[in-house]
Amino acid sequence: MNQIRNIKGTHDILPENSHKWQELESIVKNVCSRFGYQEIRTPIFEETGLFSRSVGEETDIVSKEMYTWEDRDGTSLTLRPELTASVVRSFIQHNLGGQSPIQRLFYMGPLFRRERPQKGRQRQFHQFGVEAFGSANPEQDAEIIAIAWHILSQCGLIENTVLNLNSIGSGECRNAYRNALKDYISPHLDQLSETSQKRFINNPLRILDTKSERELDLLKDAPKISNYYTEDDDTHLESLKNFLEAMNIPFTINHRLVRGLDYYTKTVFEFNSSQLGAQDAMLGGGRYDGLVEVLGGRPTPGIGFAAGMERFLIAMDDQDRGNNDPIVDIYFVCLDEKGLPRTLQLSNELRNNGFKVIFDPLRRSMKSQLRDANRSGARFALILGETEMNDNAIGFKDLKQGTQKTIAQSEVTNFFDNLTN
RNA sequence: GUGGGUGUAGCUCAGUUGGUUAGAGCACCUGGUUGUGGCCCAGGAGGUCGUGGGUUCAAAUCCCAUCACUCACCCCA
Repeated sequence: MNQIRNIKGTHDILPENSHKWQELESIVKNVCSRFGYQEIRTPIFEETGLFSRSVGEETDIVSKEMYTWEDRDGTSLTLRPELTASVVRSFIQHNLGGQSPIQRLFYMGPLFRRERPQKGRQRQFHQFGVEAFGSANPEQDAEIIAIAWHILSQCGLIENTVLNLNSIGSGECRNAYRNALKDYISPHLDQLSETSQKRFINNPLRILDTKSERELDLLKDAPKISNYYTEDDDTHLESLKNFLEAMNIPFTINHRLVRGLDYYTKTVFEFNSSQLGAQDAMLGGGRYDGLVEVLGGRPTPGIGFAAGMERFLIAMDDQDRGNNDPIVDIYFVCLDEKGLPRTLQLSNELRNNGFKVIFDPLRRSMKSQLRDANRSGARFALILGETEMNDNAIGFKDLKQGTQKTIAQSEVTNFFDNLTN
């Protein structure tokens, strides 16, 4: 019989790593709450149409990476490949915009894309992110980027990270620019790669994203998006730059930063890390002023970002943030079957007082239990054997100092309470 | 979907031009100590050598296929 293994591109998060996840999660929650953002949790699967309509039919995500199946009643369902769409759906469905003109939300959870796994890329992966609905002003963009900045800095990742910033303009600007770009490219179309030729039809801006030397060379003299900004686009970006400077958040303007989802407008940004290999985008986001409307809500501007938690953890891995929290405080050594009721009872008393207490459910020898106690990292051991039971006493051992004494069973919890004060 | 690299004990890895019963370190278990951990010493358990086929008197070793992992392309977090 074959061993059943985890599915390709998924990972078990084992105890030796789960504390790192918890730490990252708590940083995210902390920073978000300091900005007044509240958590939203949405289902892990949705109707397929939600993603094809918001992310874009022609994007890689929708066209070839989604886990999609037909439910028994015939509706097409999809494991969420990203979270903004779900959050927007929920925002509309529960009329959050009606409750207050600004909604500040954050989320974390698993996402699914059927790609070939590599470093920093999995089929089930985890993101955290934030979304702010209601403001079209650049100070909202600045706040979102500031949240990202704070989290990165709490994670100790600022030094190896750069913020790439761009505006892809709003509707009219992008139409004009798209046409100009197509006019520029079309005489050279046959020199482009197959994918770029496809993009020429579907999403010409994405061609700017190319890494091919030859195509980059070809694009050297291509029209620049910045020349097509409306006045509004222009002042929006300039204000944002000012705000970032005011907060001492360094950035690089990168007019080739386009991003692969269709719903973005104006501001787009990406934090890239030098610690990650090929998949170096730790966090990416942008403004999506048209998305709520596309999904059937009242026109509402929005902006947000999503960050890859696995990528954060890879980048954080080479820093030594000691996990000082002991797993166990007290190891309860019970030497006699008759002592088990007392063991369970006293252990619970200690737990009620906040101590982490374990005992040996294998009824092993004292030697084994103490060895296990040592390994567990417990600072103290309590020893209950026949002699102790006869005296209503218990052995107390300081495993670090190697000292031992006998105390009354009735005094155990008091004894430990005094010890920690 | 395409290409490269790697598969030997729970983990990290040795393994000679193909040659007897496949090894080490760490981890684990037992004992040295009738009820005392760590350090030390002695012993023990643990392997379809990824899988299937082929070549050969003989395969962990050579050949083919396949699977898994991994890195990269692509794309993205």
